[in-house]
Amino acid sequence: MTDPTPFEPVSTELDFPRYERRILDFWKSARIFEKSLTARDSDAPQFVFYEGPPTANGVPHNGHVLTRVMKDLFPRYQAMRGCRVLRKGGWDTHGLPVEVEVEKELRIHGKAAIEEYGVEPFVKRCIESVFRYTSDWESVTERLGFWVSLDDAYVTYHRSYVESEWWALRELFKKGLLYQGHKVVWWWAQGGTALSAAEVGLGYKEVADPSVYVAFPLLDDPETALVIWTTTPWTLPSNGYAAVKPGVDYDVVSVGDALPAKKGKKSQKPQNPREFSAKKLIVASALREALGAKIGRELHVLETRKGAALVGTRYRPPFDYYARHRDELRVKRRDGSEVDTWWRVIGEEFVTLDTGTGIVHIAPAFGEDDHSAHKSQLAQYEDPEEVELICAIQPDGTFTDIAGSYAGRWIKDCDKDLSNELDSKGLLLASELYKHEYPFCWRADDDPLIQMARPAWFIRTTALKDGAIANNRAVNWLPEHIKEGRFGDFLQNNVDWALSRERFWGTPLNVWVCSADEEHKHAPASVAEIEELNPEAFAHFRAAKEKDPELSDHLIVHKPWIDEVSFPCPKCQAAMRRVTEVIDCWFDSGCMPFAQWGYPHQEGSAKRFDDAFPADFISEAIDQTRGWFYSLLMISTLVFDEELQKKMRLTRVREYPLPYKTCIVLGHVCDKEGKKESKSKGNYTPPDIILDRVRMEFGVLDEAYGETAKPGEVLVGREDLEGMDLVEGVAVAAYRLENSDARRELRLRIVKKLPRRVAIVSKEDVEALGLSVVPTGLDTKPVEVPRLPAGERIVLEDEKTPAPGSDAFRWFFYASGPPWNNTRHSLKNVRMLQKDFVVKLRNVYSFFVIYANIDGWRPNGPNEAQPVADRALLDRWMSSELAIATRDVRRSLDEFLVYDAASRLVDLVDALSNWYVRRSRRRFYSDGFPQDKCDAYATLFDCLVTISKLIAPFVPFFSEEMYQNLVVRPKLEGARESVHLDDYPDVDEAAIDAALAHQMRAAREVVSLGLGVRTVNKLKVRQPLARVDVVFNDAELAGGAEAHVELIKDELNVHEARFMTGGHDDGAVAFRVKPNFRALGPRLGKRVQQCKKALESADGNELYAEFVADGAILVDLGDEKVSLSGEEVQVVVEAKEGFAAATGAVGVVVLHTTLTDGLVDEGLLRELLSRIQARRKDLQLEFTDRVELEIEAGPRLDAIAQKSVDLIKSEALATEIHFRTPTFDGHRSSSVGEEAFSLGLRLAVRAPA
RNA sequence: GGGCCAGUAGCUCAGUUGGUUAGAGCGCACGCCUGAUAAGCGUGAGGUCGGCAGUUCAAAUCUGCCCUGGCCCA
Repeated sequence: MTDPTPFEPVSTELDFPRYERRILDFWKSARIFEKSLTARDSDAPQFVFYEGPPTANGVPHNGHVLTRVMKDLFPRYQAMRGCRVLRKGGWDTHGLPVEVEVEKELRIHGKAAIEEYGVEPFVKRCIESVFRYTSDWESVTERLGFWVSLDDAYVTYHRSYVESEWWALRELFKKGLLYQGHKVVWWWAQGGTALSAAEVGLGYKEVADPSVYVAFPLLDDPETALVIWTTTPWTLPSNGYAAVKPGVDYDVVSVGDALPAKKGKKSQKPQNPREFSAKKLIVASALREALGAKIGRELHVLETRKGAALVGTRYRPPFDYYARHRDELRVKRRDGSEVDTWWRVIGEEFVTLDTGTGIVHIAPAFGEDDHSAHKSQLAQYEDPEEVELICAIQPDGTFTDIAGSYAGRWIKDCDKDLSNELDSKGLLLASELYKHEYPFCWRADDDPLIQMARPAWFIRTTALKDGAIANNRAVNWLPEHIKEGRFGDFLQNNVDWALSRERFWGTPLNVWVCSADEEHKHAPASVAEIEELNPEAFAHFRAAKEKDPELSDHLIVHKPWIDEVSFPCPKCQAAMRRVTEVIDCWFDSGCMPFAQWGYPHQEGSAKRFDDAFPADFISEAIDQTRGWFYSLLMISTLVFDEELQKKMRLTRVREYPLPYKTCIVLGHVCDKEGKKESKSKGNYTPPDIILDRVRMEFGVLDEAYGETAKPGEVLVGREDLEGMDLVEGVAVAAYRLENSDARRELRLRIVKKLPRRVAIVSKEDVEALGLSVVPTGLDTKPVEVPRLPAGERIVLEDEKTPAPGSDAFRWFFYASGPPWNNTRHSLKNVRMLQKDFVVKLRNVYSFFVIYANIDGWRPNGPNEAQPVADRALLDRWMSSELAIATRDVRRSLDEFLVYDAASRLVDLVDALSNWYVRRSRRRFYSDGFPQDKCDAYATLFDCLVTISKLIAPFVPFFSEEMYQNLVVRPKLEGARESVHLDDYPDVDEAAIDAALAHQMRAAREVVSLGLGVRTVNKLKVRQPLARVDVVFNDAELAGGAEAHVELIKDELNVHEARFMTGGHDDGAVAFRVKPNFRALGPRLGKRVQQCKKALESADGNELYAEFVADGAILVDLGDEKVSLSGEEVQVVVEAKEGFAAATGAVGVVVLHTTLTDGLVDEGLLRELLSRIQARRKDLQLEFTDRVELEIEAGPRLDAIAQKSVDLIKSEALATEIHFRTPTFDGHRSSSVGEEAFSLGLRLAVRAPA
């Protein structure tokens, strides 16, 4: 037995989340994703996608949705195109953010506190923390339809992953690319730890620091001194150089008399009483006057020199703790020359003339510029390692023993004494308090951070800079400007990668150092390798495991256990100890191309890696430029050089680029004002609002700004209301999240100033729902709301409008603009785009299903269509549009241009809905199966089936719904179990008819212009007119239009349509000749404007006549006559004023508006039919119900109706028409124009259900 | 402070190598249609193309400076 209807009816309710859940169930139970992984033969081409691992220690937000949606699109597309596509998931699990999160939980902070708490339990907590939100991630991932294998996801803390990294590091170690140096970090001295940039950003506050102007006397001329300015006197004992800007002028000045005290400042201290040891000072010319004012002296210029001329000058440092010991220290440069190691002037471009003196005190151990200046000096030396850094400060923030009386004292406490000492030596020129922003520890906000050089391990990335740049050049960056812009720039300015971190939860650096000789180092690449050197190396971990069997096996390669691992030095047999550091977690993620397979240690990993390297495509947000995009590219460049590729027997020596061919750089998701979504501001739309239900949770208030809520009312801020896409006065359901049964209906009211995520609720409603008020009141931050006690939170939900769902969310990101632009995200915007595409498509789909079911039409049934070439023009046009769109969408997706592809699909659906279906509707209304109807069904059906496949990568849910109903249900030939196992549509080249597309566009414009004429002249479309004349600019179009004459007549409701070009002149049109600037500009230059004026002032019709006669136009430019060829001018027709006509790009459309009696009669009949149909609708009749009619009208209308009984019967599905005074229930009296009439209508025969 | 990106209609965005009436969709107004009907169609109003200078016969488009927002880095 066959189904009663060919297709499942399409629900009229738009509840996408509900339908999508059904599809999710289907995918799950039928294991469609798993099948998609094995659907292609093993010799099919592979499309390689790398998952950039997210850190799962927070709930996913809209930015993550964007990334996942983009990552899903191309694998789906490529799989349908016939590729094998692996989709291995991954998790990023290490790093400072994880440790910070755990520190917060434990309410501890700093290295010492962690050690006190115990590294072992701390690390265990880190593991826990990392997967706390995994289920949130998994459910969002699934809900979005992001297909990725989470079961065998790679995890960066896993042993095999870590061992892969060790292997890579060992390769670098062997190549001499791993070395020890110093890195300047923001250092929290009290806590003994470095802070991440994000943490530093949290702790800025304004403070007043001592700022001092200090003289550095020249060694060879102590009467003359350089003047420097600093706000950190405590760094002066560690001074190494003085830096000038080579290109700017410096003045040598003599110090004159004290300046007179400024007027109006009575309490001014006597002008600088200090004695200066120097009589002459050196200062940047631009800052000389400012310096004079600061030190209160007249300064007379003696000479002026370029900064470059000062370079090399030696000076006496302000404190001689080091100079005392190392006065004679000199160092050899690579160019053979010798130079003083310290206390000389160097040239640096970073020196600015904004503040200070234009001469910068450089303490290489403190400050990043300082350190890099030092490094560029080192780079010139034969043996840079020989030079020991000057640093008078210990990691705990106190002076070292070398600093005499300051030894052991907290640096900031010494600022004053240091200044005094300088003053007494005559070196302090001025001092004052200086207000500026300075970072403090965000947890202990009395502790200032200091910039300090710490010992660190580096990767010598600069050695392979050229390789990295070559790799980058070969990458297909989207948008392109990243290549030479942000990323290329970063690579050009590449500095060595500071790899190590003095932390606990990370991949341990696999360098072991010999206890007998520091020069002996060893970098084992695996646990097994270490055990070969010492079978008992991991005894400590094994014992711990025995004690606690729950202990994760992966922790064998982690702190603190790994720090116990020792083995004999391969060179001298003394015991080796591991260095204490862990490594930057960006190194983790950058190793994923090979580490995800455990390469090269794991069995089978060689083939897997070889197969899937490099990636065809990756995509992450723009902030990954210096993160993952960099670490992936740099590590591959460093590790996989040609030699290693050969050694590891990769099947072919890779060409550029490595390790990804295309990278889509995503913009950020912003709120509707274009501001970045942030948790603390609360200006984000939680993904659930789009995916699941339109609801938000609020902290409960009882009163604010003197506003209280009446019972049945709830007060919220404007932004929250807009966030739910609601307007004031609407009722929402209010309930508690954990007790959603107890509900109240509350009306929304806006309180403008109310912050986000708090709501004012009346006493009665608070009681009824068992709520209590948040004690923090208006200070409740959005980010705190979910953490409030259950009773202090209320959910407001718009139950009437279902959420847009997953397809809509996905579509929003594909269709709202190119993915590299920032998107303005909101529920409203998502709904807008949904309506524009999926809902429109669904309407067409629904239209088709309704009629196919009425007629019992089946795609594989008996009512066969003709070949496309023989079908009606409209069908051929639509088939052509479909083929063109298929071609364009494929092309765009092949080039990773999502937005282009999405825009193309929008156009296609628009063409199908707003033109094909609109024009074809009547063809489906006819009885039986005339050939034309069969053709129409087949055309529409083909379009829908093809579209269901075209849209599969974009909106996988709705695509599946259509496919299941249109393809699977009727058991169409070639049907697969799921659209996602089917092939992406091929381009039907034969169907493409470019000329037809062009003509149809013109025809549509003609119609549009004609309707415009009707509107302007207040001529209803219902009123037939005698004729339309279309004067085309282009003769070819005029010829082509004949094919569309019926369409144009019908749309414009005219009896006749005439198409003509140029020569025609019935008085309604005029000609205008315009210069073709593109052609004339280069030839005439300036005179093109004169030419324009000449053509404007001439009579267009005469010019045209001249053009027709001579094929050219002679223009008088005053001094000269110029002949313009057909190429150089453009002739257009325009409507003359006073005619019912409109001008457009195709030409002019003229309507003949004279109404004859016959035309008026026709109009009346159409009017009557319209009223009858309106009655049918009022009575909510089915499309196929038959009715009985009663009509009573004045003589004219009566005559018309009598004459058209058959027409009325067929149009209105009437079985009988009674011309009598209506008697049926609900009959109406009305009038059309001047014709009064009464109408009765009742159901005669109910259509079969 | 430096680098990169963006700024076009009320909103979301197009706008080809500079070429002369700056486009689309949504929203709005008016109207149409009524057998896709909590749909569909048409017309219209709305823009000193962020600002100021410059190059050019011609600038939304090229150059410089500035303003606003975003990101990265100091």
